[in-house]
Amino acid sequence: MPLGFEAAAPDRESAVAEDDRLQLRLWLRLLTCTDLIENEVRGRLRSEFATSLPRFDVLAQLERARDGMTLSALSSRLMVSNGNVTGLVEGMVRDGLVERRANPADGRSALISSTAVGHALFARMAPTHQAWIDGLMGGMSRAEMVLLLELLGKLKQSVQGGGAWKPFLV
Amino acid sequence: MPLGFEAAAPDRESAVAEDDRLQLRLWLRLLTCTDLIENEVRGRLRSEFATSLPRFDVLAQLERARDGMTLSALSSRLMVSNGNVTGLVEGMVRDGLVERRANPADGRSALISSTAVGHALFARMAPTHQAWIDGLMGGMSRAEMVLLLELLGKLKQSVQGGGAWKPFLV
DNA sequence: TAAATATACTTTATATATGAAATATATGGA
DNA sequence: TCCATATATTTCATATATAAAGTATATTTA
Repeated sequence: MPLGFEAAAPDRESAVAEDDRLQLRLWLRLLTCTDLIENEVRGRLRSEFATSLPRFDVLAQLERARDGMTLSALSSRLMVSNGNVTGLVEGMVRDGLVERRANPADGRSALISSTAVGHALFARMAPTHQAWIDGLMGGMSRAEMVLLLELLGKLKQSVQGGGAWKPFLV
Repeated sequence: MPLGFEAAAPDRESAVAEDDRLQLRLWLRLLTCTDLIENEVRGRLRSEFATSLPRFDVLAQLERARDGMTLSALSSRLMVSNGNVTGLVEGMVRDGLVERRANPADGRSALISSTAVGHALFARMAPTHQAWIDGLMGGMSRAEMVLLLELLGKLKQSVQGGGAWKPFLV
């Protein structure tokens, strides 16, 4: 995908007819929104900070855990596989953004934390990143955002199994 | 990530304090919902149909364009890069799911369409996939889903540049 | 305590993704 | 017509992702 984006390009939703199931349309629109924002942020992180979205995500997580975080905790929070985090952190260690040390409490695990360089990079990126998100959501009112946040909370609960019923046929 | 999921594992949102910006919380929650559903669907496609989410997406798009689709159209609809679609389609051609033929109207492009095998696979997957989505959203009322769909529509418009204002500082 | 199991992580093989450069064909003026 | 530019796609190098199997340390339990 070129960095410049096709403003109103047809997306996955276009393939779903009006009479199709509400749930499916909802899922596709959710996916579209996420992809749009993700692609936008990814491109800007690259062009303005020469870094990637996964790396930004790792730094963001580590920011709130100054005493370090295990790889498992990272993989669980980022919702990606263990192997992925291994490689991601490996590259970031190589580039001096994070460091790993032994976990005194558990010989199996390592603790990952940001280096000074990593902290500094995140400190530069965070406000800009936030401004990007603010901008992308600039067309919504505060009330709409609050409501959307709430409804997504319900969806999250539903997906995580708190949902009222499980379908008979899975 | 193991196929079995950690029911209430802390996610990216956990790292955002109460007092943080609404927009950021909204974005992280949106991302969480998408990741949860995506990971769930990906795992089930693999275990029940021995295929992947990107391949399912390609077949779904081609389903509505029986006379074929260019690679550009595919990449635009799936919101991924051109190079990605080249490789994806290449593998699907190799496995007999889709076929490519010359575009009589334009010598630069090729037209991709599902083979009989591809159609048959999609026909088997589609209703099950829909049931999965229905199930994952089982905790939401119809009214909530309608409202959520609407609000996501506003978000989509906002992100696509229809938003009321662009931030001063980008 | 010894054996069974669980947890943390890495490794391997492979698929999926990107951005940038290259190739080839179309299209629109001068 | 010729040239500049646009479009469609591939290729390349590399990053990111998965699942599954392997290794090592902890924990449970018999």
